[in-house]
Amino acid sequence: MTQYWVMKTEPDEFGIDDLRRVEVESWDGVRNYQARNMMRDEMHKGDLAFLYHSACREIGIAGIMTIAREAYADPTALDPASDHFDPKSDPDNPRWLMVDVRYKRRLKRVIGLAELKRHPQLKDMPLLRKGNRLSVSPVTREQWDFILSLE
DNA sequence: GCCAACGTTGGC
DNA sequence: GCCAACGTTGGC
Repeated sequence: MTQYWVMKTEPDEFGIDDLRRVEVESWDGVRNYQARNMMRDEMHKGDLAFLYHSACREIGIAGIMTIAREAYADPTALDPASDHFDPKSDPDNPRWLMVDVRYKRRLKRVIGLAELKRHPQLKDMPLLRKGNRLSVSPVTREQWDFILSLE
């Protein structure tokens, strides 16, 4: 059964247009245990995910991608030259994981955060909770379909 | 740039 | 195991 997700990214670093160009990208740099556990335990190949642009001019859901590979060790955690280096990660027992995502399509327009917040149908989305910091969070089938209906 | 909200760390 | 201090995220 397909599951649905939303994954945050800062488009100044890597956004929907970058993903379109490379087609497949490893989603490295997740350094939050809750997000890691969801990727490790619940995310499966073939799942669908919204790509959400944060910390930018046009905040909101910008596109759709598919999970192309299930969770595996994130090498940037072991690379001292990486911004995401974690000195406490053990090469023999990697603490941080990543998945691969594949570009599916851009939305016809970016569905903005303010607009998403206006709809009571979406009020339970973890993404929209005040102070939410999860870079990966689940979306229900109903929420997924509703958001697409706004497009 | 500000600041609220949250996760993590570490002393006890 | 508690909790204060700190660092980070992310909207505004």
